[in-house]
Amino acid sequence: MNKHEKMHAVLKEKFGFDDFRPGQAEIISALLENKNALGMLPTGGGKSLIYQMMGYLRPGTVVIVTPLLSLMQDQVSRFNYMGEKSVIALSSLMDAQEKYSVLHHLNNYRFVLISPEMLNQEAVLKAFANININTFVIDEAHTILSWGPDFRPDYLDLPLIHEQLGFPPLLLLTATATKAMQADLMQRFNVPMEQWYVYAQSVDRPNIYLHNEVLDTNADKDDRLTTLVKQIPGAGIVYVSSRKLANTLAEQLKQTTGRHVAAYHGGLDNVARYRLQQQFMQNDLDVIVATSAFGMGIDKDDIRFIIHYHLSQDLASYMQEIGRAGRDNQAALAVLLYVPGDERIQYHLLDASLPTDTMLAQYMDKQIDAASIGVERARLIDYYIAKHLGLEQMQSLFKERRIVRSQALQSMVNYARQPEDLRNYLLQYFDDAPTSLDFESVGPAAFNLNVVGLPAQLAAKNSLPAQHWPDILKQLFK
DNA sequence: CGAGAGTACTATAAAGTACTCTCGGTGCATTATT
Repeated sequence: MNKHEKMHAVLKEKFGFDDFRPGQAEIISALLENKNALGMLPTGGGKSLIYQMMGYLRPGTVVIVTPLLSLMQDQVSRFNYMGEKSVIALSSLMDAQEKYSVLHHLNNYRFVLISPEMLNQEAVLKAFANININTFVIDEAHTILSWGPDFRPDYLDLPLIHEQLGFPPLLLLTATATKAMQADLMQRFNVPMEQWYVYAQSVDRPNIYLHNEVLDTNADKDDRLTTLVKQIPGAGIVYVSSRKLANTLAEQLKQTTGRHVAAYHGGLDNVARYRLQQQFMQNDLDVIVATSAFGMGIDKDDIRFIIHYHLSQDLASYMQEIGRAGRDNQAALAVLLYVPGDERIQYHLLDASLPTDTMLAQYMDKQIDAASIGVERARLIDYYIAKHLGLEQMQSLFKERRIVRSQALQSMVNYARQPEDLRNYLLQYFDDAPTSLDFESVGPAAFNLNVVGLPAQLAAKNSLPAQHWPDILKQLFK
């Protein structure tokens, strides 16, 4: 049996599929040729099947680095559902004894899920260095760039960890990365460029209609939001940048629209978060008003609309967030509501997450303690101290980071001010091939109103040519 | 930076003004206490 016959046999036997989805076979094939791979596939594009397949195509343990404990749990459940028992999530939820036992029998597992923080512990890393690693997978690999420098620094150590594990075959997976981000990711790993295989699908999601609106005041924005949530049927997410506002808006929308609305943010305990996700999945909730905490791992394919009440921190995040809509390939809406000045909250958040020069100097001089500069900031500084960075190096590092993030935010603001041609703007930002394919040009059938589930009073206009869509939406938005 | 809540002031009293204060995202892991 040659390589491709074997791949198809495993696909059929373990997953029950006859054909691969775009990119899957190419990436698996490259990994089997001992290349390292970067796979950029849209959310729901079947990324996890790639590393699942690898577990059955060659010996050794597939190690999957995952950013969230909840994602690990989901994966374990999914593995168990398909009858795979040789899988474990190694996390802080495990007690010390159990952890010890797992680390001493790592070879027994076909799949191990782990966070970068856990993997970066000395004893843990040693245990992994002693086993045969089938593939070293980094899921949501863009987090190396977005979270590494100022939020979860252990992400920055993944290239070093990869080296300490003896350069096992590497697989980076993400749904959203510009060309520059892809290059940045690959260059961080100590691997010759010719050993990389890149499969990057377009970030374009033609079934998601993009619409931006600039409003004068917050009151106008509230009105708009209410109208939209009232009128667009189906499940949706409203993104905001503050927990408090998420609570307030959820309450308001519940009363003004009569729909089932709830708030979701990092301030909720795990039980509440889990419950909300389940209710949303089962359509017991229509709309979630959320901060950026909501999204990763939300595996609901019929989300019809994403409304941004605030800006995302950059366009990559924005793409991630709107990309959660319309995974069933039915038409969906992404609406960005912008009041000039909205960016200030994002500027503040990025500013507040990084230590100032004085803070840095005083903390390193031990003139102030962790509590007075904030424990999060202190941990970040401690990380860089452990890497033997001096004061000035850190100051310039954070300065650079401020600049990079400000520029990324500025692109988000520029986008928010665009009245039209949004798709091409985004695609150009991602260095994607510009396309004429748009909501308007896909043809009416794809966006049949009944399929979209838009309001009944518009259903009569079902037969309108699709070019009239913007007008219809304008009316809807009045 | 600025929105929104809270407070003080004015002085027929009430409601308006001006001021101060507080708060604003994403999560891993771990430790020492009630």
